[in-house]
Amino acid sequence: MDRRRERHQATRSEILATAWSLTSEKGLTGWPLRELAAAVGMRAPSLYVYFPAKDRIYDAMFGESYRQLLELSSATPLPDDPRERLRTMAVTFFDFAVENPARLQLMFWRVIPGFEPSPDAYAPSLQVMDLARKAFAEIGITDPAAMDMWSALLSGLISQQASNDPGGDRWRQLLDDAVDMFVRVYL
Amino acid sequence: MDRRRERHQATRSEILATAWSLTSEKGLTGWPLRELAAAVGMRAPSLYVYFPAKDRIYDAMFGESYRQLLELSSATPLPDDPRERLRTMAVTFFDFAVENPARLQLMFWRVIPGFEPSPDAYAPSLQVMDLARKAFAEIGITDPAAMDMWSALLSGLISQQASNDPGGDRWRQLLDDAVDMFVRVYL
DNA sequence: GTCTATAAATGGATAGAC
DNA sequence: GTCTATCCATTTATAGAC
Repeated sequence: MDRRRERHQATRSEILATAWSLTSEKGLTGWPLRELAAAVGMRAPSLYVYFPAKDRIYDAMFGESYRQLLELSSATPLPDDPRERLRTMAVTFFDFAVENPARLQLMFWRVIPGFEPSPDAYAPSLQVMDLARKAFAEIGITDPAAMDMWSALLSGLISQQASNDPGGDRWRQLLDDAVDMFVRVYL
Repeated sequence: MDRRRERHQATRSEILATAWSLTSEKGLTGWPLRELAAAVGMRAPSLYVYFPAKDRIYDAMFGESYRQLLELSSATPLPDDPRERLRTMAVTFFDFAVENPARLQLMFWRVIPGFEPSPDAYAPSLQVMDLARKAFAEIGITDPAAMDMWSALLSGLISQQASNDPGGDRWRQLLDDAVDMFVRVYL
């Protein structure tokens, strides 16, 4: 009955949580199915009861990541003052992105050879974009070029932080200056 | 004698050139040694005469990339006018970086699991940094924070272009605006 | 649902003849 | 220097018993 289905979902979640844990330790492609299975307390073939292939696990992780970001974005109150709003958006996104470098690679870079997210997993990422667009529109920024510049600036700070000073705050310290610089031109 | 050495070096170069070609087609980790060997016209074991292990091939490619960038940087005349100088630096670096996405991953991201460049291969990258620092100092920019902001801005534009509009110019178009924005604050 | 056993493929690297 | 043959390890995935 539904009991079985619930149990199935619970195990699926446990597998995903364990996959995230392994990914944090050893990178996105750093663990074979055997190891994931062992960490959950099963053998590799049993995983196939829950996921038909390894890249479906990545797909689920991809969707989960964007749902996390969507939830974070929705839950973060945005100040009305334009500059303060941009500061809040920048810090929120920056900290989320840098928090988990492997997740960053999964979400924004194309690091897993051959992996393409399914439309289903991709959907929440579109919602995130839409939310950002609206947050910008409300402070009067609708120029696509401005949004492209914003995305470049933020993604640059994030990627520099993640790859050249992981765990530090060398580029995070520049967030306010970056917002000020952006505001001067585009607001 | 030296004839042999010369021949050896020539074959080594040919292997590297072929590795670059395969990398452009199939990505950094998208070709096995067998395939590289076949493309050069040999069998896999023969490669070991020229490189002791696969990651030594990556190492040579890494060093080669930075030597290319170093040569490009040295060969590009920099205008005295600060804004024009920054424009030139931005365009030169941007075009070099976007030209070959796989090379971009090799040089700036940590995409190959376990690969660390040797000190020897790493050396030219330090020279590149030093050259940039001098080019900035000559126009009066010595603040490390300014250089960090510059690197973030440029790397952000590059990575957005490479991953969200490969082959296009959506972010390249913003280069001048980015330079202007930077100049307003840091010059 | 979980297991053992194993297929099937991949891919780096070595031995030793020529 | 190049080859054939092969090793060896890895890893995804399947078959079929329990």
